[in-house]
Amino acid sequence: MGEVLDAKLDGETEEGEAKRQPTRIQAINREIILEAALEVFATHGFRGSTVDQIATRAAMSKPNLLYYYRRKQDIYYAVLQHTLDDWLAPLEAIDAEGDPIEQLRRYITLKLEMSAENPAASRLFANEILAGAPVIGDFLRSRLRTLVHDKAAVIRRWVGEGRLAPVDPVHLIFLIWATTQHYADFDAQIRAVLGSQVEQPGFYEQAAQAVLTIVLNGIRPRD
Amino acid sequence: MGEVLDAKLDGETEEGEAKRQPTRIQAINREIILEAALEVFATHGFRGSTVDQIATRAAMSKPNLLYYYRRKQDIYYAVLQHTLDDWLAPLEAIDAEGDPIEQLRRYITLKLEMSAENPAASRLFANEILAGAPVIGDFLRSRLRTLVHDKAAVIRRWVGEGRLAPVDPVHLIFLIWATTQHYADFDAQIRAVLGSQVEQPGFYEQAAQAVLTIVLNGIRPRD
DNA sequence: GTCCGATTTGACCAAATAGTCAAGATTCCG
DNA sequence: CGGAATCTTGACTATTTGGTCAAATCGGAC
Repeated sequence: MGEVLDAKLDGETEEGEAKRQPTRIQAINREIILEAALEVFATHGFRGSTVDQIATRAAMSKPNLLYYYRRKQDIYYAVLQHTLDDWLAPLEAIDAEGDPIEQLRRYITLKLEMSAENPAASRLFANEILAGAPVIGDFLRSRLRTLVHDKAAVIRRWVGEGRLAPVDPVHLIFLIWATTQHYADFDAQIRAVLGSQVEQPGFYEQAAQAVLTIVLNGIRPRD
Repeated sequence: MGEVLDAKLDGETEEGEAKRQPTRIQAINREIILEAALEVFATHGFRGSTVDQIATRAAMSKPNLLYYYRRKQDIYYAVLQHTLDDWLAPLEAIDAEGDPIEQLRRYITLKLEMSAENPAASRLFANEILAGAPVIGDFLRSRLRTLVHDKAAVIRRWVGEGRLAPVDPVHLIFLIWATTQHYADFDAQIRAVLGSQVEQPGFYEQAAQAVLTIVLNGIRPRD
């Protein structure tokens, strides 16, 4: 393992063999499988998950599931692929020409919303990275790395212009990742500590409020 | 300290059967096993780890390892047990009578030091919680919950006295957990983004500096 | 309806894995 | 040293798991 994902996934296009148009049933079942697999991989990681678990969750026999994705690895790649781009979008959206505090408020808010709406995706990455990022390692070292350095440069400029308190931009980005993904990744812990409170409407707004208050005050330039 | 996990672990004491004094070899080998198991469980989680992996890492045959811990579960319990108390100590050490900013600076610093010194322990918990905290769930719902609520009350008082900016204490605690554990749990990602920079002396001090700056400024009362 | 490719699955296999056991090796203590 | 208790391991078993296959069923274009 440890490849750029693109190559593997749509890997049947090669070799002159005309790729068949996917049928309606294929589209539906692949979607069902990816959804089930996301949930399973997000909870137990690649090695801790079984094809049977995924098949059961997808309400499908194991051979049928393997008809759509021939190997456990293929499912894993597909799920990661399916989720990766979305994950970067908010960071990409930071606009160097915008107002620093406003841009970062927006970034944090978007990340928190993603954690709330798709916690499984966050946990999927968390598991992959805990395992040492064997599959997305190359992706992290190339695309993510470039993106982070680009946006860090933007933030560094803002700091230089006195529009943000002096702070290391990369560590600021890490801090934002940490705080926003925490609500998805450590959901079980948060539920253990807060109980039913987590279910109450407005819980996520309250969390967002707290994170935004602390982080934005933390980087607002002091007079 | 007595914890929830006790019951399962040293379960042979009961039944009048006198527990033998552990021999020197036992003490050494159990230590070796726990160290190896921590590393393996921290990387792949309980389900993703194999007894063989642990045995290999402990430079020991599998049956020999199973002579010391009869089941995979037993090793897992023992490793968690071995690490749990340490993990709570810093939060417990927050002193209601101290200076708020100073107490929180100390708490953050201690947590960051623990992440740097024993990242595997942090990842072990991360894996356990991602899996839904099947083993330490009761612990989280009892001891951790109580402790968090106690310390949240302390922080709430500080806020009430105007010694901290108005912020939800529980979310502040979560934010501190998130940011401090991030450097251990997401080490692979951080290395991917920063490369060899992570190895340079002073990297952790720099991280600590950034986190402390942002968080402490974020909660310092505004005039 | 008919037919052909697409879909589904029961039965199966080989490898991996948790755990057992009895016999041999080592350590400890007098 | 000598013997008992402790420790170690090769060989083994039962179960789980990833993956295959051929045969049965289904769906849709004509």
